[in-house]
Amino acid sequence: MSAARGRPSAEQPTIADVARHAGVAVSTVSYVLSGKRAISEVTRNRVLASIRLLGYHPHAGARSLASRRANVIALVLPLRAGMQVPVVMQFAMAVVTTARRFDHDVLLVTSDEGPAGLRRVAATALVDGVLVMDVELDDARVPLLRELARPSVLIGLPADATGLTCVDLDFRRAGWACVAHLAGLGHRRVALLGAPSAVYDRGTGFAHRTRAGVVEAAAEHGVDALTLPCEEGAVAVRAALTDLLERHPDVSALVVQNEAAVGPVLATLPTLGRRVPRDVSVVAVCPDQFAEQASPMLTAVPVPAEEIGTQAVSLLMRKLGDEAVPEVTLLEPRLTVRDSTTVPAPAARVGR
Amino acid sequence: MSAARGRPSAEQPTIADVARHAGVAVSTVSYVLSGKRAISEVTRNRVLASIRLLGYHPHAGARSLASRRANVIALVLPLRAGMQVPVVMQFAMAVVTTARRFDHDVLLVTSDEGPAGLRRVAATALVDGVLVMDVELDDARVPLLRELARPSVLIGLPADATGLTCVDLDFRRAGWACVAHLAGLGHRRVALLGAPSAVYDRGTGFAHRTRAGVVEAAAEHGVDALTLPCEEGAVAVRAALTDLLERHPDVSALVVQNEAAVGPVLATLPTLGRRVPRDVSVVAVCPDQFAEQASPMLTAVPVPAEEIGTQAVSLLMRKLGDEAVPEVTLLEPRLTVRDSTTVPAPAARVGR
DNA sequence: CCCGGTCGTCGAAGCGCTTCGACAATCGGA
DNA sequence: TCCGATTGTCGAAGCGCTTCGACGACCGGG
Repeated sequence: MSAARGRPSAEQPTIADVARHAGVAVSTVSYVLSGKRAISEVTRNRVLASIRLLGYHPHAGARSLASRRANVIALVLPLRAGMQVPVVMQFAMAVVTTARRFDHDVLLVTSDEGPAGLRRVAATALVDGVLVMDVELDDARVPLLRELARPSVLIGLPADATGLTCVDLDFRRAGWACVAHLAGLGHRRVALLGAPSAVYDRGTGFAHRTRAGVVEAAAEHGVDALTLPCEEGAVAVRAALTDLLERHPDVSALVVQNEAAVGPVLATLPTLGRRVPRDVSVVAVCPDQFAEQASPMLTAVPVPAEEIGTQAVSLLMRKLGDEAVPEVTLLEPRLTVRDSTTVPAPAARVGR
Repeated sequence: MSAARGRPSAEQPTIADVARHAGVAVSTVSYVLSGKRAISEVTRNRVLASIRLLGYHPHAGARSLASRRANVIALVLPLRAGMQVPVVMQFAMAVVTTARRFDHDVLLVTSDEGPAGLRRVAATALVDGVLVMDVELDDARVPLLRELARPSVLIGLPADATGLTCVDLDFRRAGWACVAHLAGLGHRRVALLGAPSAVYDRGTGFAHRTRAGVVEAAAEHGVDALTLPCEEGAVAVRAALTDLLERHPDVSALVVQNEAAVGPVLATLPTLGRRVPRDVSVVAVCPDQFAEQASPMLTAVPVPAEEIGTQAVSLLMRKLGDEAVPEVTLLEPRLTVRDSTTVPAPAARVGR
């Protein structure tokens, strides 16, 4: 038997080693660790001392086998490089950090494994629950998530959210808020420079919802709103912008949703003879960090990646604890006014 | 006992269920799955059929307990948002994809857990091996990695690599190549717009090595090289650049290492009366994607994040298989010439 | 025709942990 | 003073898998 074959160590110590060293039963050590039964102060301390002394760490596999809990969650990320990278990163960061606070680890799964990846990690009990980012309106994984034995939380909003748990920024109101703000400054004609058209085609919720919000607010405020997709890359942005302003020279305000486009937009406008904010006001939907590093600093509705991540993990933990949670959690957008929209619209200044 | 308590399923089927269904021993099923012993064609097929029919997936925890292999590797990422985000992302992507090819999953660990995080995942046998990114010259985790029971691979080069396994781009030669290229175009005074100074202070290898390569090549080619750190954000870049060109108007070429600075640099130069590449040539050390989306398209030495990731995983897998691997693997930089350095240096054109 | 080897399969012994039921000891209330 | 709770601890039964040794069946060579 194992106690007989040579030195007890060089190998990692097991719970049995700890029990022996502390002069208690294995189960007692387990209860000290889990706190699931009362243990006297003195015993607890003796056990803890042994644990520290031996450098004991419970074996994750054994634990997961016996307790049917792996203490790991899966995070499914869209790792097609390029799209909204910083937001994804911030989000992942928040997820890992929050998960650790709940004593869980995070398994990274890429979107391109598709439903199969989900099934695999769930069915092998590698993870206790799943966080899925970058959910599309009509996502192939959604039906799977519904029938999966393990709880899940989605970042983003599929077309039908019944039976699911979703968290996201309220992009509709974000779009709405941008236009409302611009309308308040007297702009009568605004344009939404949206996500790349592939993103709309893919049926990505946030892009559609933002656009809807923009259109809605425009109607409500009697503003004219153009919406157009916007590809990535300085050249593409410049082209789109030049074309837009030639066709519609009276556009006096832009809502930029594509964070990759923010820099190029600000770089291009002056070369087209429009200064920001004097001639054209700009509002962005992008991380605060971007907005603050831009020049001029941008009025923006930040995507609260961190808060979304934290919320998502918290919700998942509650589901793991069999609590009921709301199906949809939409975070309120907050518009922060900065230098790019500090003056009224040109038209509003005409009379002066 | 478990077979007696109600239906055999609703729960995930176990290997015992498969064995029963196929009319073989549990061990036979195991051997079919692992291929570690010969199994007759007919038996194998019968077992595989049962597996498919029952929807069996082996329990990861049980497997890891019995086999002492979790089939998971840890990926330690610097998730302090901001720094080189796209590269990190690309890298993570490649790691996950490659790991999957070796039938492994990836556990995401953040740098800010420090050595404790490493110790935890290694000691609990959550992972079989560790990939550490963003290694600093004098990294606190390095000694730990040396004594850890599990194999590891570092992305980046610490001051002392003995006893470790490291993969990285050869940044020294990358810096060297940039300057050599510029020298070849006749530039006599170049400047390296490096990483933020915090990165140098932290002792991050790649920044120091690039700088060293730049200095070296400059000396070798009789070129004057200024090197200065460069903070993030359009404003900071503009300030640094303006200052630089005022102080040293004869600088005719820039090497930009900070990928976040690439956009702002290109946006700023024209406003300072310097056109690219006519007045100032620009070479970047940044992902190809960035270089191609810039305007003008940038001559660049790409950071081959994908290749590094793939290599790192492959090396780790070989170590897991007890193969010996080289301590240091430096990838050869490849400089791609694009529009930002197509003409000779202004000085070299003087005579015309 | 016999014997040493393969081949294919089985049974059983763990792997290291959690958790349940049992039980002695102690406590407080009537 | 006695009894039912409560508290603290223990032993043992798994959790689902891998792996080792055993063993019958079958093979080919001398």
